[in-house]
Amino acid sequence: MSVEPTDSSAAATAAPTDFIRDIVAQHVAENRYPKIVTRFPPEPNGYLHIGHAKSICLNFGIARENAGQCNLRFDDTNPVKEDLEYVESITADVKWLIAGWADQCLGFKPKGAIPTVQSVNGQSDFFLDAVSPDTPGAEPFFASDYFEPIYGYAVELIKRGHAYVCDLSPEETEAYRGSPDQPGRDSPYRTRSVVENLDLFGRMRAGEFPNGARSLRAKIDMASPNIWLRDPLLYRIRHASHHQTGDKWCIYPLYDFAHCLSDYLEGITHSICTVEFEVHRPLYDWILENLGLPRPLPHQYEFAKLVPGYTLVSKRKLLQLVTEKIVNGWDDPRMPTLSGLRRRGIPASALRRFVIGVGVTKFDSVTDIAVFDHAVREELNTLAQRRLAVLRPIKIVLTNLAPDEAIECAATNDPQNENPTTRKIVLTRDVFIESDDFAEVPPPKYFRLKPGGEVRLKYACIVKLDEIVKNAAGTITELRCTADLTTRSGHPNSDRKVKGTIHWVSAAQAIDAEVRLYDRLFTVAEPAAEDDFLQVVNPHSLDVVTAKLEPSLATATTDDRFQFERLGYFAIDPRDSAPGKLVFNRTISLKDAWTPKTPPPKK
RNA sequence: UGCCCGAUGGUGUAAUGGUAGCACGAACGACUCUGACUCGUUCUGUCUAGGUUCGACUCCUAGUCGGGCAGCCA
Repeated sequence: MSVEPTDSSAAATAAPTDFIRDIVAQHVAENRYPKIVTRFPPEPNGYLHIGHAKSICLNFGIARENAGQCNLRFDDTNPVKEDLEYVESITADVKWLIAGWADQCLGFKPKGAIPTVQSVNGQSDFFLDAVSPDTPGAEPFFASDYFEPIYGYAVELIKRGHAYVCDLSPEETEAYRGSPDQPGRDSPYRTRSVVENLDLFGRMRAGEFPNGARSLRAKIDMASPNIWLRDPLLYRIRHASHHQTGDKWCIYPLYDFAHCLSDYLEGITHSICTVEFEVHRPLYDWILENLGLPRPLPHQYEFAKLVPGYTLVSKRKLLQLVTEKIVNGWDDPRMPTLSGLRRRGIPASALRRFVIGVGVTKFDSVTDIAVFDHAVREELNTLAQRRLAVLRPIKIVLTNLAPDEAIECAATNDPQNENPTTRKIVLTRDVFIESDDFAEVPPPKYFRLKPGGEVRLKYACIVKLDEIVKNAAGTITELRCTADLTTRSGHPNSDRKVKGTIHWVSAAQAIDAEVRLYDRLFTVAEPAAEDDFLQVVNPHSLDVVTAKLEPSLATATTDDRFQFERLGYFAIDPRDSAPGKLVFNRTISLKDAWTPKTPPPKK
């Protein structure tokens, strides 16, 4: 069984529409670009989370719907915050999320390739084309690959009188910037000559000045109501080693300067980002428009980020959960990181179904986590093989079976399929059932096992509870029942109805496994709104039990997805499970529509 | 306070001047060898006030509320 089949789900294949796709569709209709090219541009300073999944699915989705391309590009312009560990995890997470869906759109570049000079309309121009990730040695794009051309563009801006070297300290720069309702003041260095700017900028690159001593700034308008147009910094001095370029550079471009140019160099047509960058868009356009570039310019479009309920989508806070050991690493199955969700057993297709389903707008919202749960269940319902497992066992003895008797039963693997397959399971005298499925004093409308009552053991037969056996301390040690073998599947009375059907495993054949039961990490829908989100961490987000499993589960692999019937969906923990020492994660429970009015009595 | 953006049921979204629809959720019911799935019924909405128009969720004006922006972060 494969976990990642080609996407057959309607929700995931139906072409979504939203305001950004509408714009793209119009551009396609106008033939504005030879090909639609988007990009996913993470900074390698943390792990990808469920919020990024929306951006990935939007960018790759637009590419695949338009026979276009989407480049994975690391926005690595700040060496002091970034790390190779993150470029590796991010690359793996992106590949996992789009596998079987948009791999054909993923743009990589040849190993070590940098933009090359080409001629466009007689004008010299830099460009770096993508290759398939399958190309030997192919790797993601890096903004750091463009440091040389970006430096060249800075020089060009200086020559055009649009940028200058400023000697103001960081503190002075801030003071000169003014405030939202107060215009800024011109830097005293604003009027330096082109010659002097060129000289100083060259010496910045040569390493003549310490960190913060000078910066390169765009010359725009210190009185602009948009803060980002008040002579924004383009380059800062940073004597720091970079994870990609080593010690080659001691000046690094800032996001605003590097991003639009990176987009241009890769031939991006639609640069899609979240709404906090909206106020930067005029600067994005200004830089590109003031360079006299020969090819069509990319444009930026913004959408609201995804914030699911009961989860945090802040790299900083997620990092805090990791460093303070609230969770066990970035890939803890309770984490909303892609690696955590993957480890928990969430199929990439379910994540896609979810993020595509919530749509794309500019409205800040919190998405009900039930929508996510529903997407996961819907996907897993068709993907998962059914198995029997008992999480919290209580023993029953079928008194009319001989101790060595073993009755073979056929259990359905995939009832969701048109032609389901079956496997053999064995009914023996001693059987484990779920302790929740027995009540000595049953609440109203309790369908399960109760004194004198009957219940069906799924795939086997109906049993009747005759006697409750307790030890001296009053604890129930076993339930003695009679099995009505004429009600076995395929036997004369198999269609006899009882109200309840429960799951079970043969005590003689059961294998033990550690099963980790997860609950939401936070107790409130909006943990980010709390003064201290650590105060609303759910103390019961993890519950570990030793479960009894049917023996076929002994050979489960990390790619398998199971539904333990009546309990939920489970998958092997890829990190901690080993043959002979199985560890399962509960990906998600089954929906529970019963919810008794009174809690079941403690046994 | 300056600029930018936004506002449709409990939640997320559609309707692009012409019947306010879909999904999640909730409630009830049917089915059931999974109290799941599936199916059926029901529930709840255009932020406010003006204006334009035969007609406004849609366009205009003002207001209210919410989000974003003053890192040499991205």
